[in-house]
Amino acid sequence: MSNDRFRLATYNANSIRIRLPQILAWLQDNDVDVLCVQETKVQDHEFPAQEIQDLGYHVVHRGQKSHAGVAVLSREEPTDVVFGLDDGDEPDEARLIRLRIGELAIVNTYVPQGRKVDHEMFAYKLAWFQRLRKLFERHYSVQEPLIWAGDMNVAPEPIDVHDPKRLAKHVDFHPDAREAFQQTCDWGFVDLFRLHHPDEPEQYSYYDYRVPSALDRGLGWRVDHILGTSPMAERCTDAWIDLEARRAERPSDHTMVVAEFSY
DNA sequence: ATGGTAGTAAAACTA
Repeated sequence: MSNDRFRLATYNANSIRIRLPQILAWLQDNDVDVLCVQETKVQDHEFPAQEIQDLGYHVVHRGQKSHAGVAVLSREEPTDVVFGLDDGDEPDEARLIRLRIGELAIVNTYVPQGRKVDHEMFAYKLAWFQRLRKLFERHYSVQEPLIWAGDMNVAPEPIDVHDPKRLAKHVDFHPDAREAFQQTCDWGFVDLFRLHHPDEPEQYSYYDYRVPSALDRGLGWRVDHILGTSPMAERCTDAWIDLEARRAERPSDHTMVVAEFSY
């Protein structure tokens, strides 16, 4: 972190193997120091690390067969790399990486989606946010530079979905999911995109593949977030959702979200 | 209210 400018991004790749070419191209075009990736969908021995390293990025990852999987790509070599929740319950290692880049602590999460509100995975999702808050309490301070980034599977506010009334029973916009996410944020996080775009509607990071022409019709969700403790919020000069990248060939259903900091 | 597509992985399962 020797530059004055530091860029961190988050991206749900929906298969790192399928999306690798455009991830590499995007990194070359966007001067990003750290990229947090979710839904890599590969086991560790199949992770395409070499191509990423050839581009000058270090990479740490933890995956499983078919589903979930997380990775962090960084120009500077990370330290203190830990996978998963560590409270004795299901560690969910393919959903959480935490590490340090110099003085900056980073936690990358792929929060459980929850399937349906009446499914046991929805209760698991709500509990996951509580467990995550405890992890922050245990390992970090609100006064230290800390970033929490990832696919949170929660659109926090009505402005973050295209149809708040119709979607209130969806697992990503249910009041209980929003409350659980908020409780974890309340530990000491600022939503860095909203910080810079307080009233801007229709800024979405996810468009359902199953909805025809969802992007053109504006039928999106803002569920991918970069949050920071106040030391990072103070350093954050801008944040944006890269909708241009969403127009790439074979796009993921999610889009890169970027935050920029001055040091 | 349901189903739509993409990806994994080789028939359903997840999102």
